[in-house]
Amino acid sequence: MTPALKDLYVQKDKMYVATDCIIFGFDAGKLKLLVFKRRVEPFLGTWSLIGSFVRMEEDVSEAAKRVLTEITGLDNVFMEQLKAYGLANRDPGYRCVSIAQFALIRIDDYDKELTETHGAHWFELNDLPELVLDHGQMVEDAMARLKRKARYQPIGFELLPEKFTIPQLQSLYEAIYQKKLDDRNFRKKLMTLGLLIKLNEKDKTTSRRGAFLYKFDYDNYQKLVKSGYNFEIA
Amino acid sequence: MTPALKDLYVQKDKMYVATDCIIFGFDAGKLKLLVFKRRVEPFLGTWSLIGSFVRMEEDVSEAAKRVLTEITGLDNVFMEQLKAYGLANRDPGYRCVSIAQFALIRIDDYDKELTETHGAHWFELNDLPELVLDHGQMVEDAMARLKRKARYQPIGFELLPEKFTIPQLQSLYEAIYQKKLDDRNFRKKLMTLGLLIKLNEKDKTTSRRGAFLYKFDYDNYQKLVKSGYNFEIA
DNA sequence: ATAATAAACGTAAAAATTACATTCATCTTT
DNA sequence: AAAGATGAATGTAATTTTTACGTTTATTAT
Repeated sequence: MTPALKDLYVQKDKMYVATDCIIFGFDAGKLKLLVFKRRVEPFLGTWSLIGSFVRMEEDVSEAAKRVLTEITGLDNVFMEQLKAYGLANRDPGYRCVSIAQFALIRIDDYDKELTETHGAHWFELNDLPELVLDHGQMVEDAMARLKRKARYQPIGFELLPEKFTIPQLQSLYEAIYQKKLDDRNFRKKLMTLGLLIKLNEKDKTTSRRGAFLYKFDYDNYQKLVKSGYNFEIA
Repeated sequence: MTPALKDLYVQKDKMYVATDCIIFGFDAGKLKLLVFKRRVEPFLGTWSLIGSFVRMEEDVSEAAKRVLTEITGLDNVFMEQLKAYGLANRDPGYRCVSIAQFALIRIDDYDKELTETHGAHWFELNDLPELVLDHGQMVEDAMARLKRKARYQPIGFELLPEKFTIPQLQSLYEAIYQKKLDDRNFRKKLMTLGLLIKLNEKDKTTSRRGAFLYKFDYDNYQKLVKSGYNFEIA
């Protein structure tokens, strides 16, 4: 079911369950959100998160994955439930509880054509248009979650390419926390965690000297988590 | 609708939305959970969280409050949404998405008769019986949330009487974090926050000398939060 | 008066965080 | 070939926070 069809054939006396995706990306030092222009009434032309009804036979999380794959062509994307939005009158058309989920994607990965055919657009987070219904609230909540969660779980890496530089990583954290970080302290703290693998390659797109590329050490991370270790990144 | 009736009249081809309450209490140094013995099939006799379908005209959060008031007689209880549980087959009887909410109550407050007529029982958290469906998972997730959230939000006070002593508070945090804390450091840290109001009364139930009673300073807390202050309790 | 008990308090050592300036590797320009 | 420009990389001292730990105090019971 495409988002355009979502509202077409509903019964007023039924309870619906939907899911909406808050899709974050990171590009050129800015956190971005993928939003969609509605092509049908009601709310034609307004910006909206992408969503779908949850089908009888699918898990709620599956529904969100389905939507995300339809839109971006991507599989294996980091996705986590935010929370359910259940105000009785949140949608004037019909009774619908929506379970919001946020996704973190590597922005250069996704299939551009697919998103364009769906009327999608990346907005900077501090330059978002008005969103339909309670979607603005969902984004706000998701942002708060991302901000908090980034502190103690290495989810930031989901927004970067597999190989990244320290300055890139820092600029991501600066975008998430919305404040400048000291480069020396950032690098130092990060290195003490022992979660980065230094590669023998450099990225030279931003400086003559070039910055070394790193990979996140998922294996070591898993081990440390199992042994009860507790992180604080930046 | 009582929990007993919850499963009686359902249609297999409909999507239901329910809410389940994870009710925490604190008594005699132990964290406790309020659970219920089911009095109807299916799963007659098994332990369960208390829940209800969400009605067409009520918010999801209202549904949870309604249940809680029915069961405990209490109003104005701290309650927060945990998350939605949406596996397609989580309930073998029918398709139902449940939105779990956790509540923190002052254990000596609630109406004992009311809970007893509902087959309720307080269990210690590390001595829980097997719970029906995915309720065990809900409790585990709620516990993790409580543990994390207690660090940066003063929700612990919702579990204590309005007037409490420092040793009581410490024993609560020890129960939440499941580890011993140093009493001198605990007290010191707490006092630097400036969120406790010392009363001119003592609680003498646990020592000859008696321990001073304190109240949580909600007003000051609100102010500090608004000014962007960030806490770390214990 | 003495003993017993939990409550209350302080200080020194260790660890973590913050603040801050210089050198390095490389490409571009001359 | 030398000089200039630029972001990448590194170290150290001061401050703050956390940890570890022993003694005194107020009160009741004997």
